Amino acid sequence: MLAKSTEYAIRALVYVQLKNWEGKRPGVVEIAREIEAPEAFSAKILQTLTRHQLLDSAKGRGGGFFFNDEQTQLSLYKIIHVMEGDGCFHRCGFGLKSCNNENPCPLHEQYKVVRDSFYDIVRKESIQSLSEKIKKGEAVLKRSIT
Amino acid sequence: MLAKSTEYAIRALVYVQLKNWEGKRPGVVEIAREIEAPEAFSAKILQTLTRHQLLDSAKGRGGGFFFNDEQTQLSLYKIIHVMEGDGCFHRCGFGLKSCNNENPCPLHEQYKVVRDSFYDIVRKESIQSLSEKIKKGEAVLKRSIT
DNA sequence: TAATAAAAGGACCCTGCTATCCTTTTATGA
DNA sequence: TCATAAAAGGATAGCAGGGTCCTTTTATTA
Repeated sequence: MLAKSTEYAIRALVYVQLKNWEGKRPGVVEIAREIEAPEAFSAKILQTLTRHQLLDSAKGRGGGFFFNDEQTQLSLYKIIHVMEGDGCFHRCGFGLKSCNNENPCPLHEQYKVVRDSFYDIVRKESIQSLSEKIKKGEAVLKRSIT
Repeated sequence: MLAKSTEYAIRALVYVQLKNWEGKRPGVVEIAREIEAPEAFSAKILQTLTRHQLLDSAKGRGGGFFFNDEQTQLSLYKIIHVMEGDGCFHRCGFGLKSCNNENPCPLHEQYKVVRDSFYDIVRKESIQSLSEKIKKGEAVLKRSIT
């Protein structure tokens, strides 16, 4: 399971990408509202993302968040790595410090399969691929108002 | 990823099972030492497990922890459920409250596969099946002293 | 050039999980 | 029956992640 801040980060970035495709640069207030996340906390997260250059931002009137020309493919892995490190791809499911192929815990083989397939997903999928799905109407970003 | 307390719980229960098979009932101090977990915290965890009747215990001199005749097959799922609930088997990987087949988040299909295969593992594997592997020398409970 | 709008940054609070300590209860066996 | 050994239980501390608030910096535009 991902940290809450990582989930917010991914949702925020998807929203920014969708808006960018419309030629817009959303601000914190709008992003937080649309992804249903606390405003001040979203600001902190967006700050972290821009500091690590996964995202670009413009200060001042008319400013906001956007992807620049060098940020056109952002894998989920990179986001997870920046937000919470990559421990979840390495750690033993049993909690052993030195669990590996030579010295396996009793869950090692099976857990590795799960962990690795999660790793594959987040390496392949990107903010852009997820945003595409939403744009095409194949998926949603927030719960539909019923 | 499982909570630390859940990991301790599983390791503790495996140790108890291995000792039970030798006709012994280990106490908190011994268990904590062998699974490399803090003593007082282990006591709390074992208390939780016995309160939920996943494990039995005997007070007083010569007492300790053991599985009784109705506790011969304990799935990892039950332990996870008692220690931290079953949220990790239901929650959306994207953090959406109402993400489901009809209203999927952009990660839904792929994440579901990972989550479900983890669920399958913890339903199938038990304290007894893990302990068997250790008894046979196919796996280890703690890091080997090198 | 001054008013305004926006992100950046620093300081701080709160909550839940992790962990400890101390007392109480219960059983054994010398 | 009393000393001792063990689990049970209550109270509390520590800490990281989640979250808020307020000030500063930067840019726009009227």
